[in-house]
Amino acid sequence: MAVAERESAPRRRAPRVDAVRNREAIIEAAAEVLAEQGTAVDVREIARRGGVGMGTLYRHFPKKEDLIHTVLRKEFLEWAESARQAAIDAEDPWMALTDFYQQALTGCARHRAIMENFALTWSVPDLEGIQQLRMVIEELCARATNLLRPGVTTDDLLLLLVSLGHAVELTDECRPRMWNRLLRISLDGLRAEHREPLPAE
Amino acid sequence: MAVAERESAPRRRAPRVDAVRNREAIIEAAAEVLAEQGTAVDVREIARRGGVGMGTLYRHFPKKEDLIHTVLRKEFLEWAESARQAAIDAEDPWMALTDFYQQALTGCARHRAIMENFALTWSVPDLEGIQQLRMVIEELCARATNLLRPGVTTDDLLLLLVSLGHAVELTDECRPRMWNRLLRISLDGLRAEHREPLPAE
Amino acid sequence: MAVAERESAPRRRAPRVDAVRNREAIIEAAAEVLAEQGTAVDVREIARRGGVGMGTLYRHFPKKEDLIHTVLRKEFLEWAESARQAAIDAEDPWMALTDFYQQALTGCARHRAIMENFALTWSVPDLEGIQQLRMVIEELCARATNLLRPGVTTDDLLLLLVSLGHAVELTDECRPRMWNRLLRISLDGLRAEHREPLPAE
Amino acid sequence: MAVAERESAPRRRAPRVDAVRNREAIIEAAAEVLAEQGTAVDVREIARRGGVGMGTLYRHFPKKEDLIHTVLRKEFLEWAESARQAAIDAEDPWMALTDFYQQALTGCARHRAIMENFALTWSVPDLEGIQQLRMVIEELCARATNLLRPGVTTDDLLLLLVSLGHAVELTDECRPRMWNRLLRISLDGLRAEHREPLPAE
DNA sequence: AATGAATGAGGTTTCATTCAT
DNA sequence: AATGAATGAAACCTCATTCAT
Repeated sequence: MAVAERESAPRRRAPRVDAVRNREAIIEAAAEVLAEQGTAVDVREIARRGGVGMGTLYRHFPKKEDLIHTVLRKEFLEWAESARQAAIDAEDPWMALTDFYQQALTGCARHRAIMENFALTWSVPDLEGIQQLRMVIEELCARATNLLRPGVTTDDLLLLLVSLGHAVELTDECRPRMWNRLLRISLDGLRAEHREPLPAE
Repeated sequence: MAVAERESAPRRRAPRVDAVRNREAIIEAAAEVLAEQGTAVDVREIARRGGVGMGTLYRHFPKKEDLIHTVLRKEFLEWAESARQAAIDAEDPWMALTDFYQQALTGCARHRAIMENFALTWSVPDLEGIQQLRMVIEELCARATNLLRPGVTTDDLLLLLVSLGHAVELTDECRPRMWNRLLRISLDGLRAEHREPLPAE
Repeated sequence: MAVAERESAPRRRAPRVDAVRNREAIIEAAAEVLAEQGTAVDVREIARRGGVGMGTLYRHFPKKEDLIHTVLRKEFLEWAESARQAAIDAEDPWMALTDFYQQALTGCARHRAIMENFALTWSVPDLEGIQQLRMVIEELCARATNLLRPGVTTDDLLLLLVSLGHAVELTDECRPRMWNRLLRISLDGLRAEHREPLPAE
Repeated sequence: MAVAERESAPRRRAPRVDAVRNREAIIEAAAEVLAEQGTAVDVREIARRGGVGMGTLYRHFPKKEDLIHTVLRKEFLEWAESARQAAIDAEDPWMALTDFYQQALTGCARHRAIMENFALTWSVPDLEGIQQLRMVIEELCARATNLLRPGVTTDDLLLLLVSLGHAVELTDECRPRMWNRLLRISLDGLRAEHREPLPAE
């Protein structure tokens, strides 16, 4: 046992098995509740669903905001990663771009919370998750550079994603496939055959 | 109309003037506050700025939601009208489309509240203001029918508007002209030269 | 009634009868509870005893601290006034001094809260109630000037009062008359026959 | 003693050394914190500063109150002892009395916690530390018997000490030498030249 | 024996809505 | 019809104490 401990955590006393479990339970519960009710939830509801006391919740996340941010970041990261994977799996560059948006927007449909975090993109641009996302898009840009109309920037593609994400959110319940049309339109507008310069900022 | 009213209730003690003035004051105050702080405002703040008591406010709007909806609808209507006017003033059909979006999105930048209401577009499609907006877009569609790629619907154009509206909302403060690029891209994607069919819903 | 209103409050709409009643009820309840349990009370208990809702309490006193201060100041003022009256009623100057302390200290015995406020004497010397108290003592000093040992200041007498007040607080329950002895000793030490100068500060 | 322990429990796995060290660390930390923030501290703060876990703290002191009492008693004893020493070192009886109060009150200025414990004097008169203090005062009384006004009791002198202690506490920060004047006044009131009997309890 | 995570009652405060004046 | 005081159910957060590791 001592050996095991030394191996797994050479400095800290113990990994606190139940603490970890609780933390996960809280995050999971919060994710559920946030998806259902948005950020205006009662923390007690989260604690109840997570099967922990208020104190436990507040030990892990001293402010409600901390908890929410943690959940959002986690979901956001997972989401960004799945979109990145879709891009990597694609064969040709334009397909990569298309699949990336497809996957990302499909994710938006499922996790309402993602968009709440995504909205922070522009106000807090160095947010951890955003950076990763931006890197993926940069890669996509580079791969598809000859297929994209001149002057298109990473930020353009990122904003397009946020923008479409919102459309997804609104239409997902009543007309779940509608956003694909908008995506197609926007991507076509990005093709290299459009040679007119984009307006400067 | 005023005459009719006087005739039907000739002996009402107090004139309606106060009531009307109060109602307007409340709506105006609410519009201000909503624009500044979103829907999570304290109702008192609205009453205070409107110069009326809580009771008066609640006489006119039994629920906070009622007040908010009223304000949003009013702003929404004005906004839709200004966009329609921009479209009418334009000379050629494509310009009309462009100016319409320009005007509408500029309005989004100014009235944050509009978007909150706009988001209801799809869940409550027979909302008064939406209908008007849809009619404008239908006209634009008809005028530009030969310039638009085949299969584009009114709903597509409406959703595009909502989608871009969100982008405007997010970038207005830090990069206020960025959304113009996205608009250009999307509109280009709508041009008739793109002949591939849009995905069915 | 209208006349009365105009006289007493020419500008404000109405004296809000029940508001006044509630305010008093809250203060009275708070006074009771503070006397019993000290400042560590639950505000809910105060609201309950006052027969008002939480909101009412917080309308009148936005912070718990506000309520407590209000109560303490009120009691303090009444207390100071009763001591002043005792001094006025006395015939000769030394008797006035004696009776003042007697009355003041008897008050300390009854209202524990007074001392909590009194303790602020030195940290917040321009507290309303203190000023009045200081004035009374100054008068007493002036009247008894030939009977007091040279160099005794108002602050000396004030600090003596606080000091003895604490003794009263401690002994009131188990040995309720004990503090009179200490008072006698201290007052004798203040007599003019002691001519040695007091240590400078 | 160590031998006795080893004999009676020869195979205890861990030596008591840790436990003792922890206990001391807790007490020391608590003393620090109490001096700084009064009794309203969070127990965690104490545990943290003492470098021990909550469980350890609660093993030694099952209730927060227990810990506080322990600390206060310890400080109180040290304080009483230093005052006693001052009295012993003095040459004549009146000087002994004076020096005793001087030393004791100077101690009050430094350890706020002392007064909190001292306040228990009358409600828990057989508190260990008080007994010692009372004995010192009794001795002082005996030595100065001819110099003290008739009828002065040990309790009078003790209450005087508590009373002045409170004055010290209040004035120490803003007017640190002020209490000396009060002490002089009170001691002069204790002189034998005042022959009027003190009021009976 | 030691650790610190977990507990949950209880604290202060806010705010949509009602109601006496 | 207007006023704004009253209401009280939550909301967020703290902390003395217990308990699994």
